[in-house]
Amino acid sequence: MKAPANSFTQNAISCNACSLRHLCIPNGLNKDELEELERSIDKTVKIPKKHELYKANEDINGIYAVKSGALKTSIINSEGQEQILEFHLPGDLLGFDAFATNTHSCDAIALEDSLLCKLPMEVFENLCDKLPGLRRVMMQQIGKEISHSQHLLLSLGQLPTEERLASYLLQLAEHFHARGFSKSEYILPMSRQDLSNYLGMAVETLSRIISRMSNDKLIKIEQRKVIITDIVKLEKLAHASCGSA
Amino acid sequence: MKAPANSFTQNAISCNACSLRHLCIPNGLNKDELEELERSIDKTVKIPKKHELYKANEDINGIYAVKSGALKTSIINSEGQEQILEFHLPGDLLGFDAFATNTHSCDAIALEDSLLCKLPMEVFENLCDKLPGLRRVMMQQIGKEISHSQHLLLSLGQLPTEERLASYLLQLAEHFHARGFSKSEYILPMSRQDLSNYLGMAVETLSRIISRMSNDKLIKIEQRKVIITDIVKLEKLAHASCGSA
DNA sequence: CGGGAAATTGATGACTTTCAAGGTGTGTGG
DNA sequence: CCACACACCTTGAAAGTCATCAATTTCCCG
Repeated sequence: MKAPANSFTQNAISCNACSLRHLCIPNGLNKDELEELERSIDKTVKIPKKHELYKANEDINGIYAVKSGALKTSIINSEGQEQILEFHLPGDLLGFDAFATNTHSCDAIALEDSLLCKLPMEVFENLCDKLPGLRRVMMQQIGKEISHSQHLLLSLGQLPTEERLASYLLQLAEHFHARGFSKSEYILPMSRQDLSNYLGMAVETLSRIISRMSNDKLIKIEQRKVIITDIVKLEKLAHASCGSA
Repeated sequence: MKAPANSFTQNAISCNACSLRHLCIPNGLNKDELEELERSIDKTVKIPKKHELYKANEDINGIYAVKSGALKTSIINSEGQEQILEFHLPGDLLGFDAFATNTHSCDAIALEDSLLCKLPMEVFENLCDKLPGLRRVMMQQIGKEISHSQHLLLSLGQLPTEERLASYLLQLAEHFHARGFSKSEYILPMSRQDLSNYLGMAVETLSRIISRMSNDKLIKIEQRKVIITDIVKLEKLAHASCGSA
């Protein structure tokens, strides 16, 4: 059996050689700190599509960095209704929802076969005492997640569906651009179902908005491949809630 | 000019004598820690109605505990649209949104004349190094806020307006009950405008839902006074998204 | 007591969901 | 390699929810 072309079976490489180095924990660390970190990381965590990395109410096991693939974190209420909180793409960190309580507050599930690095909790705590850089990374990460929730709340609470999608498509474009990819073309990491859930609308509504944007030549879309063809109009759409001007 | 009857002009008392002691920072501290804390607290912060305690992008100044009154935290986008993130009532802590970055991520505004205790940032940081109890309080608080956002996201993203209100009214009832008040009767700390914003709906929609609940005898409401008259039905409403049973 | 803000109510229409059907793509087993 | 089954996505029609506009009414503050 030959290895598939994707990275699900790729071998572990050093943090230094990792293309996600500057997005990941190492970015906040100096050379010595990095060496110490590297000795403690498990680089072989594999989560197949639809499987869970952790569940709500589980004790925290460690924190994770996404190397390839994609995951979602979500909460589910007593009626079984799900709300996706965040999508986690390569270079993103994961697991900080348990940071304050040592217990996860949401589920983390792989959207596709995913490969992660794991920093076990005991190690993380020890290293935190020793490495100021790591504490800083941790703080930044918590800050990012808080800020992310706040923006999503504004989006769900105040924006009509079309604007919610427009602004999220732009956000994703920025995300990929910041990682060295095209700023106008990317592959959606999630299904329509998951995207519509995240944006608080029905799948059909999402599908219709996509079709309309496509007709209006703001974007081209084939399956999960998105091309932003008129970023100016898309931005206008993303911000246009009040009058004419 | 004689002093008004409300607590806006009340004098500072010791943490030990404070009726909110067990909800506040002291709850996580032992006797020595508490003494140390008490020496550092400014108990005289007054914020008049509609005035701000802090604004987004300001450096953090300290953390606060609400003694009387009520505040809201909210973010505002480039179009001037506001989303209220949380209401802060007596016994609640405030200011942790800046914890990770040292910069506030939202505005905090008084809904009525409010009285707060302030723990200045330098002191807080010093004390954190010395007092494990304080670190614990801080962590709990961050965990609470994360969890709060997550539940609000689920509410805004997945629930119809009526269920959003029903579950928030119950949440408030629990809140007050946990603080020694009636579990079925309380005063709403915010205007209809603010409540509707928080719940992601139009004021008129909120008003109609309130009227309907009132007609259906789930609640009685006069101005801001809420009496839950049929908690069973209200709970059913709060959770009823799927079928019959 | 008067003016203005806040809250309620009604009528209307836009937006969104739901239900249903059909199409497209993917993966598995023959 | 093809075919079939299934999941995913799109589209249409109809119904329902919710927002907006407008008009009162009520409450609150000076």
